[in-house]
Amino acid sequence: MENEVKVTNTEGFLSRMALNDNKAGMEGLDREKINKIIMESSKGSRFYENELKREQQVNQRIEKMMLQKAQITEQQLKKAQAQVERMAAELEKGRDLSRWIVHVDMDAFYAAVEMRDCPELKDKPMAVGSMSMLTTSNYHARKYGVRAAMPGFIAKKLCPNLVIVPTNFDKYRAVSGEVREIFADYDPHFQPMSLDEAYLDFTDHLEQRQSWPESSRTHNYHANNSASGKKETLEPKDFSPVLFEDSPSSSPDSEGVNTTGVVFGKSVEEAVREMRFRIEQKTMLTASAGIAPNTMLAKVCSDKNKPNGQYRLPPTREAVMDFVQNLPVRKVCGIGKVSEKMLSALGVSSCSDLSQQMGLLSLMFSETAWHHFMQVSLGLGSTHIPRHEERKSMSTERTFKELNTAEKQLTLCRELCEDLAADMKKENLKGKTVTLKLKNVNFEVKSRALTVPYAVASVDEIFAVAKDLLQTEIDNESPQPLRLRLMGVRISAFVSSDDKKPLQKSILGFLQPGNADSGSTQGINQKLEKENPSDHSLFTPLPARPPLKQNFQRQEDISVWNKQRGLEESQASDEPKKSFFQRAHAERLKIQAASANTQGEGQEENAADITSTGPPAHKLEESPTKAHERSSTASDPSENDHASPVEAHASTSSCGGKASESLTCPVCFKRVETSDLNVFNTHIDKCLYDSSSKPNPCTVSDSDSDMDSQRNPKECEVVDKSSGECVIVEVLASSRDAPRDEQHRITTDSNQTALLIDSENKTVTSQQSLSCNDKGPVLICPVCHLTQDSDDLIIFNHHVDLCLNQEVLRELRGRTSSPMNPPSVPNIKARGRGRLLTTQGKKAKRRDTPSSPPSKKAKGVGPLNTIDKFFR
DNA sequence: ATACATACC
DNA sequence: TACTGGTATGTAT
Repeated sequence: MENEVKVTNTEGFLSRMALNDNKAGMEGLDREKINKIIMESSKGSRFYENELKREQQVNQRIEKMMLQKAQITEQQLKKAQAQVERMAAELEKGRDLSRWIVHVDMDAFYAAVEMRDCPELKDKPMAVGSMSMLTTSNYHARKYGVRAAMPGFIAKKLCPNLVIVPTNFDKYRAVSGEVREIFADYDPHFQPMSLDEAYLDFTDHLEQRQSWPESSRTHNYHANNSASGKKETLEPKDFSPVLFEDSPSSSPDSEGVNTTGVVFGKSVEEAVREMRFRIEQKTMLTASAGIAPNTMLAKVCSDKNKPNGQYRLPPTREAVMDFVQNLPVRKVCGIGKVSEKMLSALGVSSCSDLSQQMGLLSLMFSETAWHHFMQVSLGLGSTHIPRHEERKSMSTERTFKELNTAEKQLTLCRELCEDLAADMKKENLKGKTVTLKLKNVNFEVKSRALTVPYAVASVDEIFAVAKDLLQTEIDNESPQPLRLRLMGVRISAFVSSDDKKPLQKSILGFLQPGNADSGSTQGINQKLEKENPSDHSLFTPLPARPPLKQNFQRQEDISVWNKQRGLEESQASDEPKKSFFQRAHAERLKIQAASANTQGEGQEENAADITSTGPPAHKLEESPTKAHERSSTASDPSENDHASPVEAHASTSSCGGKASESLTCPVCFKRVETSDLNVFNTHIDKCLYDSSSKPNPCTVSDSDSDMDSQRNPKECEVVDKSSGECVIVEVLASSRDAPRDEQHRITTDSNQTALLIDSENKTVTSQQSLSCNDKGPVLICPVCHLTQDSDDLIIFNHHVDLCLNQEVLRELRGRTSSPMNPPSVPNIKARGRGRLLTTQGKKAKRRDTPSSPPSKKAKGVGPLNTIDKFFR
């Protein structure tokens, strides 16, 4: 029975290792032979063993899926089928064929650039990358089965004459910039997907183009440069308008068209051809393009006539459906190796199979997955080019020869943090979640994450967290050492890209008088809400989470704080669920706490009782979350360096055009009847004037010193161009990196753990803040450290809030306007990236109400806008 | 929130 | 000798 699965391995090879001939330029290869070489090169390696393991995992998933399938009754299937059909009908109603979406893709980009710049490479099979990994290969090399993502040493076995050229990203970036300038002429809002690829919406351009004179559609030849002998040589006749359907103007040349000019027509195809022509003239590189009514189809189309070709799919339902029928599912963006295999096990390999099996698929796959399948089977996709979204994470990782001492690992970890911090700085980012990624010498990948209550950005801050995560892993493994081949550090959960005060938006949100949502910005509010759902409780007197998170530097602080406020059961339960962070520092914490907290724990319980018996009234009932702050997108430096950042500016008092009439003072909690921020600030100043507070002492101390830095051998390849052969040279990167290393050594041993120490001190103080004497509790503010006169907890909390907020309020006073972006449509991603998959374990809940669409869950993350429409 | 897997370039 | 690096997202827990 379980053998059924293995049938999917075509020739007995691991499907995940075998040649992927899905891409252009790989037709008619001797797959058998190529796979044999690949296998022979890999067999027995740790990499191979790991691939084997993963393959088996996938097979198990498939087996499970098959078991599930076997239990589906005829009736269930019928019912599912019916629902799928209803949904298809709904989706059909939303079909939009009115846009001209174009996907442009440079041909073998990196390789083409290198060939352009080194003519000797032109006739040779070559690839860009290293002996370890190739990023691109030229078409000549593809005939041997050499392709991107293949290690160079295997490629060499497939094609001993292969020339491997090291990557030169700066060059590719520069060329990419040139190409993007041309893209912008056709769609200023085009979306780059990588250096060599972009989606464009030609619709508007075409509308204008209809009234353009010939001169505007004429483009000159520059050099006789035809970058490569591809099939469409760019002769003037190839671009003659008469060759194309709706280009009426075969009219006499007018308006100064010089002899070497090429006139392009008014049709989409002509416009796209023109764009490609201009790209080639400007860069001596060719591009391919797909023209279709949506992004999903355009992407597939751009591959159809690659290289140096284009394909237009007519915007009719019939043409689309025909096109989709014969499309292998693997060609669709978002359906990768694993999905392909799983679908294949269900007898689905083309999109027509997809539509036929939709009922079954809806029972076997997750909602997200089968909705995507459904759309694909109907030829639906995103009909607009989504604005590039803000980045969600930033990371850096490195592969190296085995590292197996804690010292070296920690050193490397710090280096990664340095790199990451530098990158973060470039984009002015701060994030709350730090993730450490480890891959051992057996290629097993592990990730460990920790979210801290404040946003971090500096080397020391990031390293403080990453080091902890790493140390925990080292400790867990000991006495065995971790044997690593890769380490990476990632930051996510960004607070805001142009505003480093983590809770600025919450402050601003607070200042907005509560209620009245202007419809146009609802999505943004929802987004913020999702990002930081508890921010609106910021100034809520009691009980509440600590108001200003950046003033709490460790989770322990939060715990203590919550205990004081009698919340230990709900939020602060640090006992049952200790984080890595907490565990790792428990020891140190205990030592410090023991000396400072000799009275024992009784007081804390006591305090909790006090607070919980007398919950104070909330002065702020509804907490406005009107922080209309979305940072401008500085976006990915490499991919979007051209993108013009949107300036973030708007006034606190204007929200979607609506002006506020009054603001609530965060100090006295009274309404101030003004919408003038200056007036309001004056009021706050006055309120603050009386309150006593002093700066929070910040102890900086040193602990873990840096260890010996060590050089990782790096390899690089050098092409010996005179011989045309690739000479691989191993080079130690020591000379290049040495100075930087010295620097780093100096900086590391100073105060990398300042943050932790500081926060521990604060923790200790916090624990002191509720002490008892004979008369009852004495309240000490954990921020200003002053004993409070009153024993009224409401007043005490009020005071603490005040202390915590001083800094931000001071900051606020310096501002007359607050950051806020123009309302933007909260949009849906068109990208088909990693998603889908997974048979759904529990499918019972759906299907209850067959005709009504699965209510929420679509929540805007649906891959394609049509889904959004459907669930509206 | 965390861990892991899939996907894309 | 040698199998990447960066980002996003989906699923399970």
